[in-house]
Amino acid sequence: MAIDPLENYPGYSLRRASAASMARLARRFADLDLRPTEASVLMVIEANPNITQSEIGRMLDIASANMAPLVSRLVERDLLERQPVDGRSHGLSLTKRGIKVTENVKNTVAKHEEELLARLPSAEREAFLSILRSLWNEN
Amino acid sequence: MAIDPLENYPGYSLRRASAASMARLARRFADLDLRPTEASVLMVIEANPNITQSEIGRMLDIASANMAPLVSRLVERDLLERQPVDGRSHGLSLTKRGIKVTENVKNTVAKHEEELLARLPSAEREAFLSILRSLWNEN
DNA sequence: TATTGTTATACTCTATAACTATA
DNA sequence: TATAGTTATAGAGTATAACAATA
Repeated sequence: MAIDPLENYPGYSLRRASAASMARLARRFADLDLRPTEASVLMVIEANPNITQSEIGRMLDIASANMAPLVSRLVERDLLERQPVDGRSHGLSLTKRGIKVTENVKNTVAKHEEELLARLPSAEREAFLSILRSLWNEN
Repeated sequence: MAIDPLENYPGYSLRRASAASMARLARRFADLDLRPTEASVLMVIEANPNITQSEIGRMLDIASANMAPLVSRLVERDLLERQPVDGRSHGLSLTKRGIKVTENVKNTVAKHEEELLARLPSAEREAFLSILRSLWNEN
């Protein structure tokens, strides 16, 4: 058998674990015709009614140039609506359809995360999570 | 401040941690004019001279359709060469230039992984790594 | 001047389908 | 029949540059 020179690198393991997890999540969201990024935006808006595009972008680390078409698609699908807050910003909130869809999104995410948590030995769960979070914010 | 409804989800933390790590690695590889995926292929070939494209693909989880142009670019850049092993497969090995570049790749990866390891509390390091590895292989 | 939002564009990685040639 | 490799194509996420309107 061939040698995998990468399997002991934490960075590589991180990438593969993330890719595997995201692939499973994308499969789950396919039923809702949503991509993981769109689903995450819906959840943020539900938790923060009237939040603006740029605030969401900062929170989720999505560039404003990429937020524009993403939000437009969700508005076109009648999941979101825009309300002007000042001359240049719009507050985003869920439509009735958006509220229903976001309920499904949350259930889907909950199932996904449960499955993931079940794979973490309970003794190391908290340590694992806090390490992951500490790996976000470094440049 | 706005509420981030995702920050306590392990799957989301995994994604953000991986994205942050990959962004830093890509920045490091830019000097070598290589992308992370190309660099990983070079390392696999160095560890397994004469390995075939399909074996690399299975190891790194890269579809054969995507291996083709990736390997072709590396051959064109005189980093790899192909030697026929049978009528349909080619064994891949590093050229002289490829050997030199791969030395740089390994140094770059080593720096990157050191930086990452430094962020892991040494007591939890092993547990963290084994959890990540266990998250690869599930469907 | 800085910020919000937008358009256009390109790159990286991934995914699928269809095909040739070989085992 | 199954496998190796290729081509074409599309989707998803990300990145930069340039711009208009507003604060």
